[in-house]
Amino acid sequence: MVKTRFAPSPTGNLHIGGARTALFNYLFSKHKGGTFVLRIEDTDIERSKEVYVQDILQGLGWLGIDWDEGPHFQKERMDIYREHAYRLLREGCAYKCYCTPEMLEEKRKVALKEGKKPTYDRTCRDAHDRASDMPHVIRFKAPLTGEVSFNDLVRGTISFRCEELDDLVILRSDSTPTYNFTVVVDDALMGITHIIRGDDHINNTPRQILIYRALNYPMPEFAHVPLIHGKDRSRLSKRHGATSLLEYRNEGFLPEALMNYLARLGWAHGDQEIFSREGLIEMFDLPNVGKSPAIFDMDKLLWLNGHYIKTLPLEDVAERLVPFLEGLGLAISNREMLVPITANLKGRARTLKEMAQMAAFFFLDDVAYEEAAKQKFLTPATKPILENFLEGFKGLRSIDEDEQKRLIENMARDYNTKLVNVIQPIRVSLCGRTVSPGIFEVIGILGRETVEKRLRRAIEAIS
RNA sequence: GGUCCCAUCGUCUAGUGGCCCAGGACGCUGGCCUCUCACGCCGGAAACACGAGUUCGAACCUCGUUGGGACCA
Repeated sequence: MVKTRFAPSPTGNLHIGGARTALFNYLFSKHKGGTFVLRIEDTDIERSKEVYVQDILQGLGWLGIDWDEGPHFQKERMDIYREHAYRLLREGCAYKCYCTPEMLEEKRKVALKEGKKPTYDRTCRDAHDRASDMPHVIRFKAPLTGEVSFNDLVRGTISFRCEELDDLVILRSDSTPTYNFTVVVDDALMGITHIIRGDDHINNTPRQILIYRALNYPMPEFAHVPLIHGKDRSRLSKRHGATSLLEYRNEGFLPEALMNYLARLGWAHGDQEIFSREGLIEMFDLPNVGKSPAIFDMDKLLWLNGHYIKTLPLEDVAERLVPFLEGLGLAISNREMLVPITANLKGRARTLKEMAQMAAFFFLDDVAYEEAAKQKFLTPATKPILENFLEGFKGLRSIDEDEQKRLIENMARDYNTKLVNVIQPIRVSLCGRTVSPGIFEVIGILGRETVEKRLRRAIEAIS
């Protein structure tokens, strides 16, 4: 039975990179019919914040990555880590180290000066007075020679020489456990079979393997996926605007689009670009994950988001649009208009936020005219066009597209001009700007009364 | 600096020795459609980092170089 986990530290928001790691774990476990665990690694009391925990939980929930088990909190498991540390001590796999920070700093300087590596010199490793109650840390006793290697599911065999590894601290002098120790204890106890994480952890892996062995717990599989990079090719961080996932939600992205994008970033299944959640679960597997870091590309995300806006059920998109309209302070007087408006705008907007902005004029009878549009199309010269149109419009038997079109075509003929010259003044009158959906559709949605009202207002605005 | 990892169009990638003088997608660009703007459709430019080697044959295998990244300090 496959079991994966996502184990973020609540020291920051859940950003794109973390979300992708979570997604890969989620997809892999579902693909294999296994379970997915969420664990919050909040042992760093200083930097861990409840708001970040909430951000992570909400972000995952919004994306639609739900966990089968957890969230577990490491803070609540401190005793377990201590027990394990003392067990290693008892069994001779660890030792108490009484070196003070000052001593260590001194040794580091000396080593550096002599051109040696600044690793711990193992002074206390073979000392005998282990009963002392003086302040001490507990260090893991790493093998002095040999090699640690593992088969990474995305990279293949990776090996490290033990000479490179030093005796890392597993329990600090204040009795708090360190990162490399807690992960191993938790992953082992929770029965995690596949550890899928960012490749910034590759260097931690050999130490962790050694701890697994010392603890005599079954070894999981490892898969290190490349990090997502910013445009400057360095790891995505705050200065790239690596903000919360929820930020994407607020900007009007759809979780379907983001999931699709994240999955395709560093993973592919032939030439296919569009994947539903179900499709991803069916197709996703580790061997297809790329080895090199990927750069986040907003343009492609926008394109995908536009694709989902176009293809998701209209009613659904309309429903999701509402909060964005409200966000603009618009009173949605007529909910009947929502679906037709969505149908109109879905081909033009790439985000829900954009769509709301484009839709604003539908809800505002006293729509503001863009200055340039007004200068050009609401002038004494176009006034008669608007007056004639209003007159003709009132006499229309119905306002379906054919009727409207006939009226405007006749006018264009009378004025001996092109359709566009008749339409633009009308468009500005109704929408306040020169860009909008097709004018016949706009009129159809607005309805007789509103159209007449807005035309009159525009005519007045000229004089 | 040490260790480890990576390397196909600007970007995401397909490609696992002959199907590739390299395919798809975003972006860019020319055109069509058209009441504006989009959508859509048709077309175009654009890449195997470099050098050796293995082989009848290399984007694919090996070595080196260069470049990039991560971690540690």
